[in-house]
Amino acid sequence: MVRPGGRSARVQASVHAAVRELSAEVGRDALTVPMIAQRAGVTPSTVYRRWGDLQELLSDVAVEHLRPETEPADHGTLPADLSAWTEQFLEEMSSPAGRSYIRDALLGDPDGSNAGQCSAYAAEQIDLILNRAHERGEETPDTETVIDRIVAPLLYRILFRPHELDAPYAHRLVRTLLERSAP
Amino acid sequence: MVRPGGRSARVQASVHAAVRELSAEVGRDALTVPMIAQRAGVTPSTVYRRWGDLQELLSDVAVEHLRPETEPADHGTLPADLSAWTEQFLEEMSSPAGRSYIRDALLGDPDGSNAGQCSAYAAEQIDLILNRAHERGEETPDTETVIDRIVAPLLYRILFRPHELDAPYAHRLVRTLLERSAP
DNA sequence: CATCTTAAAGCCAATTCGTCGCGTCTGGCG
DNA sequence: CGCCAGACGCGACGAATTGGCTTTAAGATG
Repeated sequence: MVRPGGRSARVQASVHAAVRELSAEVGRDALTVPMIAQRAGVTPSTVYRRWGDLQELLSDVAVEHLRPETEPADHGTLPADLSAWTEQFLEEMSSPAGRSYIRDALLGDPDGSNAGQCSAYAAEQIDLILNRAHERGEETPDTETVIDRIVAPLLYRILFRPHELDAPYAHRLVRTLLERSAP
Repeated sequence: MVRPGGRSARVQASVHAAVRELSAEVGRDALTVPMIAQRAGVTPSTVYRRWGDLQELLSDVAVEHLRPETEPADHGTLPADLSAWTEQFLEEMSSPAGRSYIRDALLGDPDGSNAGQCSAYAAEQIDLILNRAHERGEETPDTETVIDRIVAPLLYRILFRPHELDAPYAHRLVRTLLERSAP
């Protein structure tokens, strides 16, 4: 496995950095392993040995992009928090960049651990929002329900029907979830 | 473009057939473009020109596999029809073969048209079930709602959380959808 | 029905990519 | 401090991909 410090860590960091730089410069579709290796100052065989192929490498990098960098803002009520989070989630995920990160994360992932990580990120954020609401004394649905009713439909549309997706639709999901689960 | 008949169509058919045969013989992961081309009796450059790369070809073939071959059975009531269809859908899609078809369909699909096709297949089947129920005089949710409440959660779990998925969960989705939308 | 047009396929050479074996180096551990 | 397992660099080989040019045949036209 990857040793925690030293050379291995440096190689990993510089390869990831090379992927980010090059995908900004020449576009994600033009990336090749030799190109990335050269930019990272590493030989191609190192990349092949560590990651197997380009897709697994891109999957690793994509997961890092998909990690939320801040915790969800507190707007004082569950509907407000959930709406705001949903809106931000939609914005990040449905952009062309977001879609390709999701696809990369899913596709170069034989054992499903990267995809599971993405799902865990969303679940954490939702947990936070629901716990906050619970402490305020609000009635809340549980995390799984929020995932089924909001996250899953959004991602389904992002992946399978990119054209039928907008902010009003996302708000409708939040509204119908909350009006029935806590009437 | 692909000409409707004649040589182009023959090439397309024989390449698709070669993919199916070879993926059964040597396994999907061992497929290569030259190998497929040879089996299909064409030159590799033809495959590269028509499909771009192996992933796009596999994506095309995967969509054909995902096309439902029969229309949903009629069990006399909406809950029965929807339960049966959901069960079958889950079984087909969550099997290892189903999962890899879905992934292939998504993967080699820059413009999202193949993924859109898959979604359209499911929507057609659901439409059929709902229309039948409507003609019987049953109250029915609309197609989009069924997609959001059943198809999307199932696919989300198939793709992102393959371990937390079973038939009882699927039935729960159907039950909670129907008990609230048509009480 | 003969001819023309043109998309698509064939063919072959040049290039690039992916894999493998072996020697070297480095970080962690006794 | 010195061993050693794991990770990297190097180089070479085979396979895959790309590009330019020629040939074929589907479909249109008169």
